[in-house]
Amino acid sequence: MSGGGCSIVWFRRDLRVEDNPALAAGVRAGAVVAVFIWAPEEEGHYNPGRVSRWWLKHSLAHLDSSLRSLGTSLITKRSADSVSSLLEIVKSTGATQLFFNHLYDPLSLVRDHRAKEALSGQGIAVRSFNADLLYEPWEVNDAQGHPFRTFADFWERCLSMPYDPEAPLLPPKRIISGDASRCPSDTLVFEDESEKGSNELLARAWSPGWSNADKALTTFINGPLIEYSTHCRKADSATTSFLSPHLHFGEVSVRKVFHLIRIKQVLWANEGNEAGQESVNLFLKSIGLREYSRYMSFNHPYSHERPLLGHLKFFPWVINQDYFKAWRQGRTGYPLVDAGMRELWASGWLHDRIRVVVSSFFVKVLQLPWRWGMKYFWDTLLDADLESDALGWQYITGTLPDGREFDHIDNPQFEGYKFDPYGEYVRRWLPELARLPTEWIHHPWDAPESVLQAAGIELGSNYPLPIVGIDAAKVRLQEALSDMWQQEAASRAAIENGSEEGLGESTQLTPIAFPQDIQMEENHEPLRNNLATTIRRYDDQMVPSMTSFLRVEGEESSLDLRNSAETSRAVVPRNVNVNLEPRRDTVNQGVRRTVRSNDTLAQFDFTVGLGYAEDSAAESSSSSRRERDGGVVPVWSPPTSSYSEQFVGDENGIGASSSYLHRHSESHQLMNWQRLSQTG
DNA sequence: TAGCGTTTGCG
DNA sequence: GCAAACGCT
Repeated sequence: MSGGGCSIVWFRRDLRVEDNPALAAGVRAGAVVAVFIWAPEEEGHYNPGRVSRWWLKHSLAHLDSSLRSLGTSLITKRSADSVSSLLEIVKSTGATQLFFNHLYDPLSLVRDHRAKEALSGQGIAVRSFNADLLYEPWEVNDAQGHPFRTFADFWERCLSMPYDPEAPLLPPKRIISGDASRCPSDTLVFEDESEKGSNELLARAWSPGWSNADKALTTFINGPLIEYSTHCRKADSATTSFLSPHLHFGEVSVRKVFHLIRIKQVLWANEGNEAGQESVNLFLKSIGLREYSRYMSFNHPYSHERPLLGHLKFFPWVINQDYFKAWRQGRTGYPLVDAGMRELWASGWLHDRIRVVVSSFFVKVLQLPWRWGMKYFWDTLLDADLESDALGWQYITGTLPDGREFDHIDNPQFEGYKFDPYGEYVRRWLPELARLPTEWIHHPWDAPESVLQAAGIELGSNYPLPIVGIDAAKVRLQEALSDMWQQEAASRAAIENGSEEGLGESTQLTPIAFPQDIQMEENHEPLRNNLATTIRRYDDQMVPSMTSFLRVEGEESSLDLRNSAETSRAVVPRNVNVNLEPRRDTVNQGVRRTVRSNDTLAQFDFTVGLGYAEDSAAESSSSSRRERDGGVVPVWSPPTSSYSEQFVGDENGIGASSSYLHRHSESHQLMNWQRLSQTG
């Protein structure tokens, strides 16, 4: 290639110097300018919440100091549009190449494709790499070359691929710095004054940064890993790996995790260590779920906002702000649920099991729209991750082909005794119940008056009565589900009659808006008043703002935009209807939204991805190295006119779970994005 | 110890 | 709601 010019290494969610293929390629090619572009408006609703921004701030500082010790530094840019920033950086540095690592969420797929087009158009050589997955989504297919639909099949295939995931790369020994003298960094501001107090607490529990991630990995593998299978069923999170936020920001590579785990696996297999082997398999499964979440996101780019099984769009969600508020504040009257929500609120963390408990409760007992819950998780979790969270919520609502079914309600009382048999978890997060004996800790409403009195509890006053009874919830859920199937059948019949009304207005589906009027600050006041005396140590906790993006729009920003010349919202690809624009979002975000309410529809054209799959199959026998150097960015292309019809197919889902299929076999057809691109 | 009911866990 | 694992006779 060209001599002279340096290369740009564009860091995103790969904030590490070890096993970073894009960085390695840059170093191999000569001088490097390392950049990070902060463009939160580009991400619409899903721009990072307070705790995520806190993490990012520290992770970037850590990366910068690593790069400095290697001979260069991290150029940071505040931007409203990543692609134009890249073009400016190219201009000011005279770079001739761009390297970056793949991401698989829909926004990134579109943006990265745009970046590739724009820079290639300027004569820049653009190459991209796999740094986030064991295998690229398009590498893992069934015998017919189609993507898998169930996790079990997908993961089985991953574990028996004919070639291993790439071995991790060592960090570069030295980096020759490109000339960035005409490309000064912007100071990025990730927290405002009001957030600092809350953020200080995070630093006591967490250490962002790639070398800390590496330490956390080593500690986990040499310690808690062996007990992972026995302890992972307890709410007390002492034996989880705590790697998820590190993994989200790419501070540690899954391939490294995988290789180190494999070493233990072989060791324990040789020793005949049963518990160890079981733990390894279980932990690998959680890595597999992370892979699967990207796989699903790639194959079904709308899964973060649309159920994969189409019938769910007919579910009559309960729109009740008071329920939503009670759930967020941990005041539902179910101790395990409430303890979980308080932990999340205070610490940005929640054990996986408890995530399942609180989200099932949200969807099945309260019957609130799942995307509200997902958005709240997004804003409050330290390891908020669009693909994983979308997968989790889809699992809970029974819209994954092999997920849970919707119609079974888990009783938080029994789950309480399963995950927290001695009530320690509840007592830690709900001090008002601390003196209640274990016998009653997960169902205080059954406790005799004398017991409650002795424990200082007055139900309905200092701890709520159950917000909804489980039996009532079961009845209501059955009604809602039969309503859903009725609507679905009616819609299908209408379609078969050739009446276009089927999915349209006649089913009077009303979009469910995000509760944009909800101000978390305002809402947490009552709770604060209640708890100020009892839980003093959390009383400076702010609920991360659910509406920060709205305030970016309008009034004073909670994100600091002072350094941004362009405070206007990012220009997003116009045709991409992933509801990037807050305004559109708030009107148009319902699960029950009609298809036709989307005027323009996006098409992800995966022909390049598919073509690549062929390439890689051909290459895999001869050379697996070439695959890593792939250079493929999944291609997004504007909608074709015939497209919307096909889109209806995807609305209807990717095919039913086996049991749903049984009961409602006529109602589902297999339709996925690969197919669409082939037929379209 | 085969055969049965019961419990557990589920991506 | 079902399959595997468990434990009882």
